[in-house]
Amino acid sequence: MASSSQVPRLKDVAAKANVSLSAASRILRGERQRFGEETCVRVLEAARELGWRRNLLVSGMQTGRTRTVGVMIPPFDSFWVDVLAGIHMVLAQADYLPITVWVGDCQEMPHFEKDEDEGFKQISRLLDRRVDGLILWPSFAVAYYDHFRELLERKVPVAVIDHEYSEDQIADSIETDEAASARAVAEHLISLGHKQIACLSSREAAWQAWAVRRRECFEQAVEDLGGAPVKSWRLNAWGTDGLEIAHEILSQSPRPTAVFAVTDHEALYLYEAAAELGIEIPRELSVVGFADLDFAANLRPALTTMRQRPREIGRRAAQLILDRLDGEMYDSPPTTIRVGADLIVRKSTGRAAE
Amino acid sequence: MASSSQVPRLKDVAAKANVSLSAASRILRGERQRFGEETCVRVLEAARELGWRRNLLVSGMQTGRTRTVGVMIPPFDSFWVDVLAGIHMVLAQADYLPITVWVGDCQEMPHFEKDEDEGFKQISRLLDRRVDGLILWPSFAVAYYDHFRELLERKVPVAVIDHEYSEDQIADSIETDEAASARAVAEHLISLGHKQIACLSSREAAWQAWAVRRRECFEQAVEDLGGAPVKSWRLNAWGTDGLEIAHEILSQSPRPTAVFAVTDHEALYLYEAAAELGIEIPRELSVVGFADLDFAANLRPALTTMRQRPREIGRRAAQLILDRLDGEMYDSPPTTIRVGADLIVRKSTGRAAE
DNA sequence: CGGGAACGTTCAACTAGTTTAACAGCGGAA
DNA sequence: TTCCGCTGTTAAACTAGTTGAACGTTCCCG
Repeated sequence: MASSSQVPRLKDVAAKANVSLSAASRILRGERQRFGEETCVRVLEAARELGWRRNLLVSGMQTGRTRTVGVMIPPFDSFWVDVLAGIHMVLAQADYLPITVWVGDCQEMPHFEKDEDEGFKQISRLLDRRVDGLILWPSFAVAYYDHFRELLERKVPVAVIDHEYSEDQIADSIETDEAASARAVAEHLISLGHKQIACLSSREAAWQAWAVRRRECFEQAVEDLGGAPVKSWRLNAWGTDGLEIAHEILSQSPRPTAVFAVTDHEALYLYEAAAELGIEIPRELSVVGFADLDFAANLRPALTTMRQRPREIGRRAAQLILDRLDGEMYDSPPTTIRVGADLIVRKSTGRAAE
Repeated sequence: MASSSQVPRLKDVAAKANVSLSAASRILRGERQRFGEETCVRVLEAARELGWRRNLLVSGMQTGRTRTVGVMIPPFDSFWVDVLAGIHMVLAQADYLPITVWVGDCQEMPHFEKDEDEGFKQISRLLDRRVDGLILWPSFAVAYYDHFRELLERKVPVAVIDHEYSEDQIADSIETDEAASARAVAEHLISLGHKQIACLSSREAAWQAWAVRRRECFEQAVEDLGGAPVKSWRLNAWGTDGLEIAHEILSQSPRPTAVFAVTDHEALYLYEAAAELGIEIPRELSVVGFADLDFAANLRPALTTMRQRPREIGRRAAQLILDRLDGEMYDSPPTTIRVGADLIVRKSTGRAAE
């Protein structure tokens, strides 16, 4: 038969089972009680044999819901990969499909800003396919802020990770509990007797609000605990001078005995600079990172760091979208969820040298 | 108006521009020559003001093409992330949307096999949304081989990365040129004077055909170059005994002076075991990895490794799908593309000790 | 004044189903 | 004999457009 190489249609199933189109439709949708058992079996069998599958494009048109969520998060490092894993798990369980897109090449994190136009095309690709919701990473959330009006009008719920809009909160936000985490780091270092403490921040670009908060919370926490003021540094606008800044920090006099890096990426610069200057970690210098990225435990010495909970962050973001879609919190105002983090003490921190 | 909070329809645009539905449709699709310029402008303006966007669900139904490609590849390590980046680039440029799914949690690579049922659901989610093509990583390609018949019947082109079906090649395959790469490694080690050479393979599970080929090609290359037979080892079925095997390799007598690990992951075990046994790399032991994963350059000593070209692999896979879809090679038989790799000599290899 | 562009309209069929409403055949029970 | 329940059918409207064909107006040119 000519239809054997074609995608099977519902009418093929109906014909094969010898029932009407509408009967086949109802039975396959689960409306069984109106039909005899034998008929149901016949239809189900026919569908199975022909390899028929429901067409979600059609359902999407008819119901206005595609059971699809757009995700703009690059798998940039293990933190974001784990966030993605959390999102994928929750959505898969709810029979939703995440559609992940990003712009740039994942290698150079700092430069997503350049590609604003390409990023807008990506958003368009998602909206043209009528995604039900959207999850964004901070850089995109800032870059495409102007398009949020359209999203709100279309009632597409948006969740942003690690970025809370300060002026008008127009989207849900899921972030790490910076205040508590910074305090945990401060307590750890102060309890080890450190008095000269520095902080190495990232670029603190507009979309890195988390970095600003993390640094400020840390400075505050050290002060609250009675420590001497923290001296802070940050990378240049392109994020290219990490090694130089690390050298600068370690060349101060008096030299800091402990440095808190706002992510494990920055901690790497400190390791490199310390090696070049012959400074021994942790005997002469304690280093604390943030995130517990995949390489943190493999560094020598193994890095003490705040372990974020990226899975949980991803799961919560996805769940928030689902809740907004399933009517639960359809029209409630945007919320902010703060997820805790845990201090993992490894070998890069020790008692302050006398 | 009540329609202001709704998704704008084409008929809203037509009404606003004061033209018929079909005129609006034609103009927005680009069929301009039949209409006056002023009318075109009016329609385009109306569409812009209302925020109308094309509905690809409808186009999908009508043309049978969704401009969407399913990708079953977990962002497991930097190799696969880069493969994804290559795929995303090419597809985005062609105005296609990749939909990436996976099962498992990306942490434990070896155990995707367990979740066969969940994986089948993922495939279903993709096919129910009528993806035009599919790109698979080896594990999935093996696990869902049974469903390929359905894909072929539906004329959904499939490209598999790093897995060539030996019996009946039913899908396109893109892989690293194992023979040339293994030879490059063998030449490097032999030119350094190594005579006792070992190979540490992975689990060599059914879907790790690349590992088998890599090891066999390496053994062959060493033999061809006149070296002594390579002694090879592999991990157990769960991939959990890497450290023990590494210990075992380094406890042989005579102890191998060089070990080739089929991926950088396995090289990590050798580093750890060498450190524990007090064996100095590269003075007493040369180690070569494969892939040039993100951590390879940061190891101490920096790892000598074959750098694969994951972007290119991803780009080629995506291009292959597009070519099959765009009629070019609609019905040509499945092909295998082999992509080269480059030896990156770092600090983990040196002259064999006398 | 007739013909033909240029411009635009209406009608209908098509994508793949979904859903409501009305209706029909049959057997068993009152 | 009639009515009811069970099982199923058909017709029509609906999702959001797309596309071909036929059909009107103007307006200009010869």
